[in-house]
Amino acid sequence: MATTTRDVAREAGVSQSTVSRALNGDPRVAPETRALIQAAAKRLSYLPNSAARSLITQRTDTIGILIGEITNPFYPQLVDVLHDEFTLAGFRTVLLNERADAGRADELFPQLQGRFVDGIVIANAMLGATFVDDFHKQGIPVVLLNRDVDDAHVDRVVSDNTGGGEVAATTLVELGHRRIGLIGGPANASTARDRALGFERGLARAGLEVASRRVGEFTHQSGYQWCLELLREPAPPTAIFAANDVIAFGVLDAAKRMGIRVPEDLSVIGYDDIEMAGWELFGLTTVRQPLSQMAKAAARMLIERIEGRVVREPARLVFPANLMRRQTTTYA
Amino acid sequence: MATTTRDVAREAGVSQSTVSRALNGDPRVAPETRALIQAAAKRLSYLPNSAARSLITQRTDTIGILIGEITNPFYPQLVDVLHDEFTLAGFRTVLLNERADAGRADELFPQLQGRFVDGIVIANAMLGATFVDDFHKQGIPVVLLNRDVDDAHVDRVVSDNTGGGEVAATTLVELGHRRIGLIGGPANASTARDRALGFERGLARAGLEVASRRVGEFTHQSGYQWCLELLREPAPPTAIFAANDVIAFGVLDAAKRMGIRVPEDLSVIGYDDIEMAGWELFGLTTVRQPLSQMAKAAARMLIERIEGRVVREPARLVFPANLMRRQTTTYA
DNA sequence: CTGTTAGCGCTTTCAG
DNA sequence: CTGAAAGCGCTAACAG
Repeated sequence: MATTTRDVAREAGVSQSTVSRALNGDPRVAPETRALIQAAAKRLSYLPNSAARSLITQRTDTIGILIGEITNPFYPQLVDVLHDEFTLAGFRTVLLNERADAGRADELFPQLQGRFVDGIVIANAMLGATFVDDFHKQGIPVVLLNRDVDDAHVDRVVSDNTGGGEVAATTLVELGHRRIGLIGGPANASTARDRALGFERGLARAGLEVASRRVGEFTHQSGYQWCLELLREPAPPTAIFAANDVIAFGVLDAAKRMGIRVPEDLSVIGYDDIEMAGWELFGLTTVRQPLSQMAKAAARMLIERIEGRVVREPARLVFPANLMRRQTTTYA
Repeated sequence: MATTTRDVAREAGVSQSTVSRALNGDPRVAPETRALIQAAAKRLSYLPNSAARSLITQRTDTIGILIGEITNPFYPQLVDVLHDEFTLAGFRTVLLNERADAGRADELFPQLQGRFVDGIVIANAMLGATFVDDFHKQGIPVVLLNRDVDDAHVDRVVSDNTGGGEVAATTLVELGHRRIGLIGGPANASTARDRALGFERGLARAGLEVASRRVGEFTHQSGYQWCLELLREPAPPTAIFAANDVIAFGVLDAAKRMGIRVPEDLSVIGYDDIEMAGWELFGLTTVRQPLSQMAKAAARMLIERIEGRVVREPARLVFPANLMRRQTTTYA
């Protein structure tokens, strides 16, 4: 069914290796021979077998991207940039949509192992996940994006999550809020941990503590359900900091459901500044991470590693996080 | 760097082929030998090279999924289901995020060609795209999901787009609307074409025509900009049908921007019923496609083809589209 | 400039 | 039950 270089060679009346050379743009091939071969290849609609090629070249020209839930709009935005950057550099992109908990390594491994990819971007590593180093040991370059893992000797790109959390706290305090709630992300996500940490530190500087706190997934549903709970407390918070924008959307929805006005009765701050945060209906005040820049930086670090242009210690790139003020925050 | 079956063989004191058999669960291998080999493999942290394996087995255990813009939440929802279904069947999943216009075949091909994948789900084919049949000719099974292409001899899964468009029209007419606008999708998307067609037919049955129409991408921005235009007309529509939910979100945003109340001053109907449509802040009335069922059906059809269990004529599966009534529609 | 030759790492006969 | 040997389709020396 599939045609090979042999078939093309026979058709063009040359040797198999000449076909390979001609099709790969080897300058030594005579122009007429090349034309002959290209014509033959076209006639037989030849296409190179990628397995055979990578077997010998030891490269797959493929990058793996590990994300948590593709359904969370945060990831598609990241993937979009990564994809463009890798395509530009001649790599194709494989998306793996898995929850990368510590224990899942065995299930995850076979997917990417066996040199199926030349490098991996991990955007969903959980604290304590050991598989990151495993890749590294296999000699497969890895970069962590938007996540940190203790003791992994790989490149990583993050934003200043503690700083971002602090800014959120300071902002709310300055607006006069005193009863402030926190809806955090999964305990084993470094981002969730650091944002909460910074937030607490910011409140502490004003002599405050988190009035009510809940922890859940980075989902709309989590934000929705926990917010309903907070708002039903005897002394509900006048402001809520959500660990990411999608949680914040859930918070806004819960408030609307309860007939509580934002920002008049409740101020809300999210984190990430995904595109939707700027939509008119949300107008979400949020802590902005420079997503595109971060993704680009991650892609470039990985490509450098793959091409072996650099031999350096693992780096940790930290991008600043700034408050993006919109319509969901106001004076207490 | 990478260990091979040879290394394991040497370590275990057996032949290379026995290692292969043992690791692939060949029942003929003696239990003790197998244990020996497994231990050796573990010690050397051996992992099978996927290129070498597919070269000989002629399979990659990989499925390609072709989508338009991953940033459009419609796709992630589809991908999520597809991914689960394929994983269950033992396939890994490669996501290709490309605009699949007719002319782009050459750029797109090398990505998936060369038997890099065992089968392909195409969820973004544009009318007139010839590459669909090209895959088919290469002997690579293909299924079209949510898209139709004329004269392609492949399986396809769609919803009743004309029927859905008609339902939207009938609903608005019955609510008493007479000046009704349409914000459509790209002209070369079969879904956009069919939904508009059905919508017109529905209006025609009530002796009406589309009062104002605009056409654009399946994006928030398109909905936003065109809606601003429609609302600034001398006699703006009292209802708008958007070709998909994301466009409809743009419409809602534009209305809010203009201080126009939904549904009191403007009724809005979308299409797809993606998860966000049900969020409190949107409460979007929309035409529901059974996305999960459609994705599952597509996955199963493709798997059947790949495993060669069926040899049948290309089928066209049509799922019903129903109105999901929420808060963005009311009487004129 | 082109043909011959040797593998890449694996699965799969074919012997024994 | 295990080893030897062939070969998947390609690239990359090595000759000429």
